[in-house]
Amino acid sequence: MHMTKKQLIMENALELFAEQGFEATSVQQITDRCGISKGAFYLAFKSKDELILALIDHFTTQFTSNIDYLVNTTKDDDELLYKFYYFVFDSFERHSDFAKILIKEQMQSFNEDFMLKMRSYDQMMEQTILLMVERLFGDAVDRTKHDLVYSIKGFMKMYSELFIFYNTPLDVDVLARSLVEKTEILAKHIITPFITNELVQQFQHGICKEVSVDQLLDVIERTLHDIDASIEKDSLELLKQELLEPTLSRPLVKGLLENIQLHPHCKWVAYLLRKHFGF
Amino acid sequence: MHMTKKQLIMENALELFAEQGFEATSVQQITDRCGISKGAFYLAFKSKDELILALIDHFTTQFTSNIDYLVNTTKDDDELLYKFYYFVFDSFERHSDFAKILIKEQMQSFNEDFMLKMRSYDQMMEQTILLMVERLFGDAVDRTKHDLVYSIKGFMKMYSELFIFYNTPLDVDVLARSLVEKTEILAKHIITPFITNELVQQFQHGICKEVSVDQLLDVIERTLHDIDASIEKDSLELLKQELLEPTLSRPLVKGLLENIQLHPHCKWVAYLLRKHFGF
DNA sequence: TATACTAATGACTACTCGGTCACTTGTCAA
DNA sequence: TTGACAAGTGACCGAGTAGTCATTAGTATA
Repeated sequence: MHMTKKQLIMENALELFAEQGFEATSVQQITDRCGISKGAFYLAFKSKDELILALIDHFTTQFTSNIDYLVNTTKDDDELLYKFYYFVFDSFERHSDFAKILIKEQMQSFNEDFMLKMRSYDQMMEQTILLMVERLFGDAVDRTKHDLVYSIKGFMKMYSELFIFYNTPLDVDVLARSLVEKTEILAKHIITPFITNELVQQFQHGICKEVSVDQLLDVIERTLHDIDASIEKDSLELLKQELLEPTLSRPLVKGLLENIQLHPHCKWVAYLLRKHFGF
Repeated sequence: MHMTKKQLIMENALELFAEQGFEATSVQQITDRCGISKGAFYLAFKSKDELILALIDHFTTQFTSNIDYLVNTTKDDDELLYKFYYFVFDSFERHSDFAKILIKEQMQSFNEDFMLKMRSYDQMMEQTILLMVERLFGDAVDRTKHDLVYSIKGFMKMYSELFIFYNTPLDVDVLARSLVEKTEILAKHIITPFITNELVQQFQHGICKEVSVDQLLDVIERTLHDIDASIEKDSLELLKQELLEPTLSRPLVKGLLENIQLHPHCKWVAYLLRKHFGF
């Protein structure tokens, strides 16, 4: 899919951005490192902004949909929290370059819609964690669940710094187990909430949460363009039809989703379709 | 003390940096906002880098020494944790502009020794929290105290985002109480540590922790230059003598420290001297 | 008022940056 | 071999930057 040039640029830019930051890295530096000319860069990306947007999109969609898939497919409640933490920190370790960029550029640095995009990804992640918390601890944490979510995010934030700042290899297994313990302790004992339901609604005020059908069709179209002819491509075509006018039964739709959701390029579209069809 | 011009620049630059980021803000913008010329800027600061360094120095020294003072002067253990959290988030709320800059520019954006400075401030903060944890929970948390410290820092990180991203006024009192509860719950129940003593030593490897006498004298000298003749100035002079050749008894030294540590310009030097003389 | 000195100015320099485009190179089918 | 078209090049442009310095304004002293 002539992605090679784009990928080459993205991989090299990722490292440079992680080292120096986005604004401190020039297009010249990127092209030098890739061994290509400046013109070639602008054949692949319309602008420098489009490049970092593509980078952020690529990693966050991958990460978010993977987590959601994990939570959805892990049937054993006893394992879930461990698997969640393990996957999170394993990802941070493997993609520490990207984690650095996220931390560095997480604010309204340049573009306004870039910020909105970041925020909506964060919301999706929070939603997934909330679903997990509700499933694991149920009504027992009804009043304190949002504080639990925030505590979990706090653990993630703090301990992920270890992977970013220190290059020491860390035992993700032990880390995950110790955080499972902390989380369960908090879930069992918290009485005093800070983040109430009203507060959450105040936060979400003004942030679009639902993905429109048009947006979904757009994502599907782009995904279809990216993948070769295969069972996944056919399944996605059928899902597109289903989206335009529903004809298939739920089990059939679910089966089509199963077909595509392990394909590397389909993870994001599968995540969005899962949410849309209510699986 | 002809600090007025410097302060004018620092206050306006703080807001611009918080809005747009350091690199995206030009010196021209700063001087325009201050209503001064570019030349006047360079009379106050040698470079743009020196400006942000001064900003970071000012706030972090203030914050660190204030926290340390709080922990040292609060005699009632039952109040300590609450007072700690309350002060932390109250500071974040009052200086949210600076908090934004810290988050945005917290990485090795430009200077290498800037990074080292940041890291050493972070270490000092961690040290203070550790002392607090040890004092409050003692041997009971001996194996898990570093995880407790990291959890506390995680809470601080996560909940402080609320002050930065959302402009809603938040009830710091309720927040502090709910975090006190979480912290005490964790302290009581954590069994599985992740951050062991060896790991901590691995992290601290290569980071200078002790402030040399020469550096201390330098800070004293600059502080003396900043403050007017007063009882504080005289006390600091005496402490300087004591540093060069010890003659006074411990109670006398402690008294001198008491004299200076509430003066706005002396908080940092008082913090360093407290640590040096072992109070 | 004249003098001396500091504070302040803004036009200016030297430079870097993102982005463009006329041009060259490589690769096909005819 | 030719021609057509896509892929790739890098000199160049305009905009904007940090930092400088000859000049001026303001002020206190003699």
